[in-house]
Amino acid sequence: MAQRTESAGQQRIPLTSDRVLRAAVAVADECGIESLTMRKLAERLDVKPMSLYYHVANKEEILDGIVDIVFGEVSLPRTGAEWKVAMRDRAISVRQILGDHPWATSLMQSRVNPGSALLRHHDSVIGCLRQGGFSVAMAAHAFSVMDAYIYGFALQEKTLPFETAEEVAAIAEMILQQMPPEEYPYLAELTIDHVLQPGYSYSDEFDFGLDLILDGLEGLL
Amino acid sequence: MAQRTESAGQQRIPLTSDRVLRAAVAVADECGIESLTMRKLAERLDVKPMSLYYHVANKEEILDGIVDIVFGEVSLPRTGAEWKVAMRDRAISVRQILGDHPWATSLMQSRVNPGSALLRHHDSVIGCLRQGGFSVAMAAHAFSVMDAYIYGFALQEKTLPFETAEEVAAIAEMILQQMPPEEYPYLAELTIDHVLQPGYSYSDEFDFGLDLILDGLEGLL
DNA sequence: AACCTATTCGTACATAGTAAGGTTGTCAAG
DNA sequence: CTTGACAACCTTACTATGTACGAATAGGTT
Repeated sequence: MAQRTESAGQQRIPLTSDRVLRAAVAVADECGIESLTMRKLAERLDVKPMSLYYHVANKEEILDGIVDIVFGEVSLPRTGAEWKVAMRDRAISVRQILGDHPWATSLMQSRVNPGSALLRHHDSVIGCLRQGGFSVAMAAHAFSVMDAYIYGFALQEKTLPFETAEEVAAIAEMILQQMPPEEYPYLAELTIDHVLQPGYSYSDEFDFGLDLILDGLEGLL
Repeated sequence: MAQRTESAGQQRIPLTSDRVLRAAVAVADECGIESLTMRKLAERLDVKPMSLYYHVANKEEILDGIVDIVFGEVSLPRTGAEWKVAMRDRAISVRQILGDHPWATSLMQSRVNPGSALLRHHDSVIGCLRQGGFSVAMAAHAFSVMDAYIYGFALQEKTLPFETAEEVAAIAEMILQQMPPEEYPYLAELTIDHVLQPGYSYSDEFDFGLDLILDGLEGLL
């Protein structure tokens, strides 16, 4: 007989810390990070809450773990590629992944212990810059600007309460009403003449800033 | 007799939502945002927890409120100033404030309802750009890059587990030991040849990126 | 059968936010 | 004065959460 009164002979897959972390990512993706509780996670794994603690030390460890799992998804810059192309690709990849897991952006910045995926990624980025002709100091500078920008942008994007163009319009209208144009004239102008124009998408701003930074770095080489 | 058994005739100052919010900022500054609980806040105001709910709807409102208080501290770009100077000043001011209230950076990005201080600030920044010759679209682009960078940098800075040069050294050594140089060679190089050098301070990176972006924007005008 | 080890679970506690309704002080109208 | 209405504050209690502690259970080994 099976270990538990499950539906007829279903052999249970044993828990592992890996399975726990993967389930945690799934819960966070589907229900939001604030719904990721030990009880809910246990339920999803068809297990009682306290069983999780055999595989992970505490919730903190889970949070550290899922951040590193997400980071493991970003594609490393290929060695040998031209640095500008490689950096552009990886920036887009990072942003893509952070968009897929919106909870990760903010979580990442509250975790202190870097996981191995993060270290590997950082190493690879710096390596790419060094081989592209950057001095150690310049590589550090470049790394700092790029990452500040990427995370900052991902954060802004996540905060925005809309995704589609229709949502933009609806919300912009709402804000415009609460926001007397005489008090915030420039904000109103920008909203009407730019944000509310057809084809607007905040995501497009990403490329602008990214290229601005990459071109700037190139100029300093 | 006074309303409560306080030490001899101390007339109580009545609570207001403003006093509640200010106390909340103080608690967050002193004890960290994770220690900001309704009970602790009440205790600080010498009041029972539920009394707070007469002045604020719930904790969310407190969080929205303290973010806006912090934002009210940043200095607006003076109208009439040259845009590049004004933008540089306000960027530094924002970063300064976010450094003073480290909890604000992450909190800001999880709040959806913009407060009036934030709107005023945004309006003023966009106004400065428009008067500096930026088109509406370019102002939007510029605003997006700058703010993504500023917040992103503030976030990175906050995450770092060190402040002084000694702490940097101590922690870098620790990490280097856990991080086999053959696995993360570039990271190791950067740590040894750059981070561990005397005079290194991560904060200095801010100016590099800021100027890179401002120069880039100038070039596009 | 007796034992060991690896898992999983039951119970219980501390701390969180906050709903519902009670208590008190103050003050205007009768 | 009395009365009653309102504002400000408090008491109690409910629910959700992370997790300490130790007991139950399974499978394999002797």
